[in-house]
Amino acid sequence: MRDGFDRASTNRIAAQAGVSIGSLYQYFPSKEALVMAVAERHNRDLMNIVRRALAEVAAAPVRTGVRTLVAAAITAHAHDPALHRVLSEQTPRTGPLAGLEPFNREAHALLRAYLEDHRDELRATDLDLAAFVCMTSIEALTHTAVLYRPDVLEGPAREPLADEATQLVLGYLLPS
Amino acid sequence: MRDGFDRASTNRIAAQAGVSIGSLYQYFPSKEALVMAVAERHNRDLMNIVRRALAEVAAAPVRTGVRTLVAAAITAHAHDPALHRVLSEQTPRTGPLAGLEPFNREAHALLRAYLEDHRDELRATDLDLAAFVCMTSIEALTHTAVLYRPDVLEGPAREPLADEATQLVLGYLLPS
Amino acid sequence: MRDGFDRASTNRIAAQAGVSIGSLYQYFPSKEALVMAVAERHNRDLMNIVRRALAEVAAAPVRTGVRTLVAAAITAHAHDPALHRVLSEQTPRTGPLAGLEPFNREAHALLRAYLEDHRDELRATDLDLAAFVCMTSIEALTHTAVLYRPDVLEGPAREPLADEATQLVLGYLLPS
Amino acid sequence: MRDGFDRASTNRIAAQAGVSIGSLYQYFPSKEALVMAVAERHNRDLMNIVRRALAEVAAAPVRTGVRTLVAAAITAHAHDPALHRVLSEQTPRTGPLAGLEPFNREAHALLRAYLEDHRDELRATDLDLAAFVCMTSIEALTHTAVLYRPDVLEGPAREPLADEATQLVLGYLLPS
DNA sequence: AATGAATGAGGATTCATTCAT
DNA sequence: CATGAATGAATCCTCATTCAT
Repeated sequence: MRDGFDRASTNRIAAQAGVSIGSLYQYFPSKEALVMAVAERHNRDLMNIVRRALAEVAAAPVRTGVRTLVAAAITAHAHDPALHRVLSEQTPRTGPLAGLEPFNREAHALLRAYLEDHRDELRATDLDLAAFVCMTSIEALTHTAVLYRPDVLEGPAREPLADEATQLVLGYLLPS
Repeated sequence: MRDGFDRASTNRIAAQAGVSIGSLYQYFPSKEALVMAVAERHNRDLMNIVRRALAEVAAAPVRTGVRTLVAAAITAHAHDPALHRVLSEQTPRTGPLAGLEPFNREAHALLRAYLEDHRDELRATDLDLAAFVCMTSIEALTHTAVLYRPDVLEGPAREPLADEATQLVLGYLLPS
Repeated sequence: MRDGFDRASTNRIAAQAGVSIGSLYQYFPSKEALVMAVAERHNRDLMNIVRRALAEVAAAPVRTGVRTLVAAAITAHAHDPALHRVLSEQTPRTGPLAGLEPFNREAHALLRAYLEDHRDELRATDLDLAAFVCMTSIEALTHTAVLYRPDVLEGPAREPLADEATQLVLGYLLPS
Repeated sequence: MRDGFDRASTNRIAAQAGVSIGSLYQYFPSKEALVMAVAERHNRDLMNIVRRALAEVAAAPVRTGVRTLVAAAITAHAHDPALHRVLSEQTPRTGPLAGLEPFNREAHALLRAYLEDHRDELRATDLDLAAFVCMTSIEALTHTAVLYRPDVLEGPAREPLADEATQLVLGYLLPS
């Protein structure tokens, strides 16, 4: 129970950030607000990566586009993994901080839009469900890799994971 | 920060369990040990479900076996979802409590063994990686469903999720 | 701003009382509740003195009874003057702690009842108002004496104050 | 504990006053000094009312003069009752702020002087004590009325209080 | 063995005060 | 002079843990 954000008392956070608690509370009305702000900033960063990738891929066929999206997901998770770990492990998903899942909601909506634009290439019919499955799978694979196999996210070892994830999603989306 | 296990003070836990904190500390040397024990018990339950499913499926071909395994995963996650949620959200994965991932390790090993037994039906060659991909995907889909769409886990609505997960894994494992 | 109860931090109170703050919070849910409890106890003590005096005097004529009541008021204020001082100076009369004035309300009611029982001895007609005037005057004289002239409350010096207060009230209540 | 001046942080006071705390501290060396200044200003206002009334009444006999003095006391207490309330409730009478009672001291001195000038009309001999009794009683009656019965201080309802207070004091001062 | 009162370190938050701009 | 961001001591309160009964 004494790790991550729990281990992060406001006083410690302030000290680490090189400011006094007083100053911290000048900018954030409560610890919750502070955590929220950090998490939102992180999510904004991630969403930027995802959005850029989807824009870049918009006109590309699913067969090649997915590869790029998977790469973007890996890049996103590789961005400040320590923070990502702490946030994903310690941020309550119930209570006032649950407001963080909007991130996933937007990503889901964007992906579904992409799939709808490429509906004729796909096997699936329920694109909402399909987007959910793809999002969740890619997210889980890259996320788990970040947490337990940081090695696969840098250097050449990064390829196998990307390959498998792409394989997985394409096998699911495309008609056999 | 004030939810789940954080909100569960030892005194509250003891009261809820109908024993005195004194007694609690007679059995568990610390709060961490207590949480650990609860988590391990929960994981043992889950592993029993998974083990049984894999045993049942051992001789079945992948094409039909996966379906059963997915069903087992859903059943496992549907077992005490409240506890599952709390544990997955609040249990630190770093620090002394990280000892929980052995669970995943065993499940991973069992699945890999199954895949190896059915190697000739499969496309993939790196079965270790393949097991990781399958485990992670199924886990994520059922887990996310438990957390955010408890509805899809009961009643007929349960089928679509199982269908999609099966699709996903088979499309990945089998040669096209 | 740094005196009396303000100067009394919960930790200091606990230390002074020879218990740990933990223990304090086992009995009182908040600082407010603690202050409230102390104040109520004090008021109960005071009311006992007042009640006893009024009972004792019930059958006595106003001319002699008032003298006894004044003495009781002095006795009441002389009971733990330090606490009385702190409470009267620091207890907010607005907010949740305002609940303390019921004390005065009861004293007022008792006095009015006494006056009504002796209506024929009195000049005044509005006995409610008369009770208010007597209560307030006696209270103020003894209270102020406690705060600024603790000397007049002990020893022979105590008499002049009692004499004057009695004089004041009798001159007001009795027909000239 | 969170009311009145306690709830008035220096920053809040400064904001309300439309200046920066910096400026506040240019004029007042500490919060205490600031509160002191406000209280002194208020007391000066009150003393002006009292002084004027005593001057006006100097030549008048006690029998009619007291009535005017009581009216002045009521007027004084009715002047900014909100501020009066806060000051009387929150200003410590011990410690560095105790300097406020000089106000009462002056009023007491003035009243005693008046009584001495009219010594032959009076019953009492210890005029110092008599002044104390009158001051305290009138103050208490008007003060309590301000705090708990603001209604009696405006409109025709104001008369009963003034009548009773006058009665009380005259009955005490004059020979029966 | 069971109890639960007692402990006190630690955490979130406020606010009087300072000082660089 | 005026400003207001920065400071950090001090406050109220929680909770894991101990120990006398």
